[in-house]
Amino acid sequence: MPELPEVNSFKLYFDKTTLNQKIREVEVQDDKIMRNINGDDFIEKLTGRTFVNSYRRGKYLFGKLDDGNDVLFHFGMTGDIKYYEDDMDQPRHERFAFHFTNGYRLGFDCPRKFARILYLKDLEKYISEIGLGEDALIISENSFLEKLEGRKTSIKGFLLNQKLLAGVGNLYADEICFQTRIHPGSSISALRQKQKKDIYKVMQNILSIAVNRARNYKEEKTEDDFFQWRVKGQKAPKGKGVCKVEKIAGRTTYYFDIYQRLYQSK
DNA sequence: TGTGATGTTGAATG
DNA sequence: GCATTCAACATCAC
Repeated sequence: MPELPEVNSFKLYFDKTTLNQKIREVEVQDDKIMRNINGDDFIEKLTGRTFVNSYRRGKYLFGKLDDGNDVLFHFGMTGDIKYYEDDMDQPRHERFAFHFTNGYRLGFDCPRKFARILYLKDLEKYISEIGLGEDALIISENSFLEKLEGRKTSIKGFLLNQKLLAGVGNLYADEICFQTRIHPGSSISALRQKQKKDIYKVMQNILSIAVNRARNYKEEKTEDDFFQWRVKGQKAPKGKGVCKVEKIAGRTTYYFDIYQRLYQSK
């Protein structure tokens, strides 16, 4: 489900509901999403602990425990968190839940189990091991341009690569290409410096608007102006082309032909 | 009923 | 070694 803005809203939600609350009990229904720890060990490590801080980088959310260890929450495609009290509010595909001493719980919901939970003794080491790029909202223009340097892949492929830039997913990548009027399949080496700067500016603008709305993804989908144009066959602004659907960089990609110009290197 | 979906990874390929 | 592509993961909705 979530890209950078949605994970950011998860962070706000996590901070509001979970920080500084003692975990009385941990319930694990399915530890399949736990990658470096099993359910029993997870229960043992987390029971009695308290999350004291959190850190988001791209689509990764880290919860800092009072014993210095971290828990990584990566939401995959369908991950979600819910704070609730009654059994009847339990999410349908809850995989684990923290029960706090105040009687409330934080449940981790994930139908498709693409989410990943890791228990980390050294957060910095983990980030460097997986080579996670700088957060797309924090990266400087210079650093962004540096990452583009010498790269031959498509602009969409670049935006989606979490090692180069963390946080942009399939939908926002399409939105950035749409707003810059650049065909997502354009090769980076064919873009002029001005266009590269434009991509940076538009990316930050889109992400900060989405973050400031501080909504969750479901609401955003119906109320947001973003992504509404992603409808196959729809006419482009000013009638300059039609919305096409194509696999680019391995993902289903929407774009307007003609309206979004394709830049190819010779 | 088959198909594809907001993400990542590891194997395969160039 | 590096860059890129693709299948696989599991479930649901259309």
